[in-house]
Order: sequence, then structure tokens, then C-alpha cells
Amino acid sequence: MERILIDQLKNKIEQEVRIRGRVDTIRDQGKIVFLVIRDGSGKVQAVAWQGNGEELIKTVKSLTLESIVDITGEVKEANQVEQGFEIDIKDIRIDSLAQSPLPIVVEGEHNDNVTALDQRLDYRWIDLRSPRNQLMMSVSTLMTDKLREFCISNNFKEIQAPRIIRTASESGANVFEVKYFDKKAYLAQSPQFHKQMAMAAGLERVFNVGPVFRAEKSFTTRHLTEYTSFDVEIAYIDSYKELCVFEQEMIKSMLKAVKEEYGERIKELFKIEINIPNGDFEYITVEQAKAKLAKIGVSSKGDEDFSPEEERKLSEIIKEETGCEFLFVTDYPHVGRAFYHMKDPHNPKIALGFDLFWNGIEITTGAQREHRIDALRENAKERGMDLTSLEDYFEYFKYGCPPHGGFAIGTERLLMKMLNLESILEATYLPNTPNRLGKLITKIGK
RNA sequence: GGAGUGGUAGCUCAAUUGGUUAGAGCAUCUCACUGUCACUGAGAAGGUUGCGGGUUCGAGUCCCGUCCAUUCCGCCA
Repeated sequence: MERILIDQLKNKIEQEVRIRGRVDTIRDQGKIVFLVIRDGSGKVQAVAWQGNGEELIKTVKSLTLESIVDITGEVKEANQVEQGFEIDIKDIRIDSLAQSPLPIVVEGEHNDNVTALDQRLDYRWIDLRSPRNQLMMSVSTLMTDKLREFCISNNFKEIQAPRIIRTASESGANVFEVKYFDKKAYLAQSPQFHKQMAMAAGLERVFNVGPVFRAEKSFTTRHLTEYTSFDVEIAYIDSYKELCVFEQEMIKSMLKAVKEEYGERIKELFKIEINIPNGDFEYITVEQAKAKLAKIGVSSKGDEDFSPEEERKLSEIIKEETGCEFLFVTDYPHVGRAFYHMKDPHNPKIALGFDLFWNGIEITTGAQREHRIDALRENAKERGMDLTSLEDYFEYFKYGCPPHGGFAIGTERLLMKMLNLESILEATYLPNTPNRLGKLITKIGK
């Protein structure tokens, strides 16, 4: 018999069915045992009676939580159950008996002793079974799909920039070094250079989704050493503001789709409502933002950038004033930005770029790029960068390269804010952090 | 890299501030129970209090070292 998903059972009353899934709950009453079986679509109660056979009840009594079972039985109406029906077990096979007790508690409706995140991550494959995490993975899938779809429907081409590269792409940020046969290579901190190559290649509108690597020992709730960057680059722009509008529409369409598909479930499991901004996102210049912050007495980190506290407070102020959770911050001093950002021709101290904040956290940096090779060289020189290592990059601008700009979204941060998670680690399938890589193996080794 | 907080049973926590045999809930095991649904009831097992040293008649508690975790900062998406 073919397996049927649990959420389809309601159409199969009084029919014989086969379900496969996990043991979610066991309530042993002696001569009658109630099981709750869970699969990817839902839960159902299954009943084993002693009258159905000694062997059957013996098997059921030997079950442990989270074991995998293959059950054949009849769907029967049952007023005693909330769902209105249950499965009368005729036959059961244990496909995989779970060892017990489990090393962590799987998060559920009635558990108040949820295991600490660190240990849950050690046993991530058990942790991910929880309804919350199952939903998180579904939302994550839809989120990326919709961002991608938005690009594709706007005539974009998708590229896969190499992850192993010869030259570190960003100044300052630390890179992971890898052995490439008898040479040194690096894991890409960003697809930036090769994304820009697409501009010189005449691709005009490209996006790139994939892992990027940051060798920074950051111990915060918003940093990973490996994360997924959703990168966009667009040619023939007149202003970086076009990028802002594009990103705004991209995010709004994604949020709309997520809300439609999972809004209710998200409200139920994550206690958060997805708000889709009615009009445009808000804009503020660094100078204006600093003035607002000074007014309420938040100490400034300096004129070039914001401290996390400033980011949080600024978002709060804007949300209070306008109701908008999204804020573009513009007019950053060029010295604090990447060398490939274009300078404002009217005020060379200012970069033609922006950051996007969502509820107190930076989810994007973007900018119009400097496509004029001499100006680009000058910018790199100003920062004391090694120009010879950048020569390959400069080549892209030698044989005709259109004006262009782009941005990158940290998708884990996006998901984290969308579901109101406390840590980015929760929003990541299997997070790598400065001291998490390979940690579980070490533990087992002991 | 810097600062703070923490580490007690498989999990979540307690231990009256240094005092006798380190407790509870959940999970586990045994027994009972034919309508449970956070099943219930009776019982059992489960601990080198992260590790090493010190102070003290006495340390889970205080001190030093060390490891691990975590939060914030720096760095960034």
C-alpha cells in the first residue's frame, strides 16, 4: 500500500491507510496504547488495542519517542479526539528504534524545559524536527525562492561566482586561506569582484546566491563565519537610489508571499506578525541620523558608522515616527566604506551608497560602484591597499564597463528578523562560528 | 582581541548565602490501568557539582588557575 501523508487522512475516513513517520507521544494504558504519530505534514493519534493481537501490542509497547514507524490501519471517527478521527492500528513495523532518552528535548507545545541552544546545535538533526524549526526551514526556502523569482522576472541572469579565489576581495576583513595544489588561495568573503565582472561581460543584471566566508572571531547573535549572501548587481544605473527601490520591491514581494503562505502558522509558532510596509521604506542620511540620536542622548561611535546600540535606537525612533520597520541610511563618509564605492561628485567625502536596517539590524550594504579605472585605483591607493594584487580586478574596467551598482543581503539575518529569532544561529541550518566547526565530532571522540 | 555572566542527574532548574545523606519537574526503567490526549497511580535507577589546586573542622557555595558556554563590544551581512 502507498504511504499517505497525515494531513490527507481526513479524506480517508473508514478506509485502510498506511502512514509513515515518527512517534511523537506514547500514552500506555495497559490494554490500550495511544500513540501520536508525526510526519512532515502533521500529527495524528493512532490506537493499539490488546484485542488487535498480542504481538502488535507488544511491538507498540516497545516503542520509544522519536522512533520511525510504518503503520497500516483503519481511519476511524473518534469523538474523543480533537481531530475527530484516529487510526486503529492493524499492523506496525518499526523502521528505526530511537535510543532513549534523547540527548536534547525536542521543542514542543508543552515543553518548558527546552534545551539550551548550544547543545541543541550539537544535535541539530534532532533539534530541526521541532514544528518551529520545520516551519523555519519552509519559510527559509520560500524566502530565497521569492527573492530569486523577483530577480528572474525582472530579466536578471544568475551567476555562480567562484568561492575559491586568488585575491581577497575586501580590504580589512580576514579571509580563510586554503591550499590550492601548491599555491595559496582564499575562500571568498564576497562575490563582489566577480559580480562586477558580469557588468563588464554585458550581463547587465545579475544575481548570485551562495555561501561567503568571514574569518572574523565575532561572538554575537548576528555573525557567522559562513553565511549565505544574496547578491545583486545592475548596470546602467543613474543613481544608487534605483538600487534602493529595487531592493525594497524585492523584499516587499517576498514578505507578501511568506505572509500569504505561512503568516498564520508564523503567528502561532513564532508569536510575530509579518508587517508589509504600505509605501516606500524610510530614508535618512548619516548626518540626520546622528543628530536624532544625539537628541535622545545616545553616545556616538563617530561620524563614519553606527554602533549596534545606535542602529537599534535609530530603528526604534524611525519606527515610532513613521511606523516603518525598514530604513535606508545614506550619505556615509567614503573613508569608512569599501574602496569600490563611488564618491559623490558634488561632495567627494561622501559615498554613493547605503545600508538597509530592518528593526535595528543591518541586513544590506549597497552602492553605486566606481567603474572608472583611474578613480578606482585612486580610491584603493587612498586606503593603502596593495595595487598589484588588485590588477586582475582592474582589468575588468579597461575594455568598456558600464556604470553600475549593487547590494548584498545576508539571508540568515533576513530570516532572523522575519521570525524574530534571538540568534542568527537559529536561522541557520548548521551554523559555523569561530568555535563551532567540527565541535560535535570532538565531543563524540571523547 | 576586550568586558561581563554562567557551568549541579539525559534535559530544565533548585540547594535558606560555608554546615549533616546535593533536591524537584520532565525523560528513562519496573508494576497497575480498555479512551488517554502535558494520561494517572505506586516504586526504582540516575551525581567525581566542568577540570586542577588552595583556604577551612567543614566547599556546589570562598580564592587562584584552566577549559567550555553565553551576552555585549570591536568587525560586518
